[in-house]
Amino acid sequence: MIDPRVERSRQLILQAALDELGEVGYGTFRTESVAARAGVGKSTIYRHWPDKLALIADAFETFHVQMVPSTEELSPRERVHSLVRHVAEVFVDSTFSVCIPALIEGAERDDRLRQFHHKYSAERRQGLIDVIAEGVASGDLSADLDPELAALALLGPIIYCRLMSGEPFEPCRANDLVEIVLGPP
Amino acid sequence: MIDPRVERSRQLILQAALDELGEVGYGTFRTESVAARAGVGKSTIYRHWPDKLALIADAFETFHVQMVPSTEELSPRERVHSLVRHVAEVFVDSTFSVCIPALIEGAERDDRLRQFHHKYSAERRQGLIDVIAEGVASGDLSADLDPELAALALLGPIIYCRLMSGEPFEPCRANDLVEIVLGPP
DNA sequence: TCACAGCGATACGTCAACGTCTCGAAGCTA
DNA sequence: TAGCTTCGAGACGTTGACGTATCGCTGTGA
Repeated sequence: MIDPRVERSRQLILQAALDELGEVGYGTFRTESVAARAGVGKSTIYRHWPDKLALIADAFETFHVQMVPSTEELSPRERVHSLVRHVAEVFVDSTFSVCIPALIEGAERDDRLRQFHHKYSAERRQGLIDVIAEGVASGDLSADLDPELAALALLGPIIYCRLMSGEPFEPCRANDLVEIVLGPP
Repeated sequence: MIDPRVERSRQLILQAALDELGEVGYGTFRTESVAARAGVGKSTIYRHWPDKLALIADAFETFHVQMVPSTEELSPRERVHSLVRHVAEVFVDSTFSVCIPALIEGAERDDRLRQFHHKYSAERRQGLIDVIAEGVASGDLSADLDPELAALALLGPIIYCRLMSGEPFEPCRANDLVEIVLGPP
């Protein structure tokens, strides 16, 4: 029915686009490099995407699916710790982490990427806010805690380290960070 | 002795370069736009800087001088609050704030900018770390506090909001944030 | 006042990336 | 196997920005 060649080259190209984004960023992203990485003709790329930007946006969207963290049956405090640690680990050296600067960069320049970026970062943040709010509601966490502010204080350092200090936030510090923000158990 | 025309055009160009960086970012920075903004011939720019990147780096360095916050005779907790609030205010809409994405972007792409960026963000962070460490040493702040981690938890949210959520961190929330991180007074 | 250094404007050559197009080869479905 | 689709390769025209060079004008300092 459907020619498998189409899907095959699509996947190769999307993966190569992510690699390119991670390696050279948004500003220096070249369609021809993507073609070379994918072992594909440039024309094949333009056969599937109208232009460079559509490919970049598509690559981010395709990748994003893999970013959903799962939390099991733990205490609120443990769930927070698990989430924060997971995010910190992702930021050490995943494909996603490597592309973050490119995404931020692209979001500053293009509306579609900006909407995508803000929407998904809000979604991920909300997951953490909800867990904290539940902990506050159940009395497991201090009633004084503003869940949104606490979530910022937990996620902020990870972003800060990645973008401002050059060194990723060490996942092993997640526990201490959670303790500072949520207060001692 | 020295022709005042040189210094005058230098200042005009540096200011225009910052404006350009803030408005279009690093990737789309055009020397010709800078010339137009400054009301200056493009040749005048190349008379003073060897290339585009030297101008960008120079603009950042020149600007940076204005970023030193002053802290007076306050309690450690008040000094932390004052510093955090100051940073948050700067990030709402200063020239500097507007240029942050361009700086991050540039740092990913160019070594000179990267060193500049990491060096100065480390310096600013260290100022906060020192204040917290003093507070811990003097017993005004909890002995359990890791000053470096606390500083990250205070600065991180400001960067996070600016780069991930699209909305700047509201300076009026600085107080609540300090309370979460340092613990209640 | 006068020689000159710095200036703005602008034309110019260069280059890199974009996106289009063509073509023969190879893979796919029926 | 036959006909059609997709493919890789790469030539091509176009655009946009870089950085250079030229030139007459004007402000500067002696």
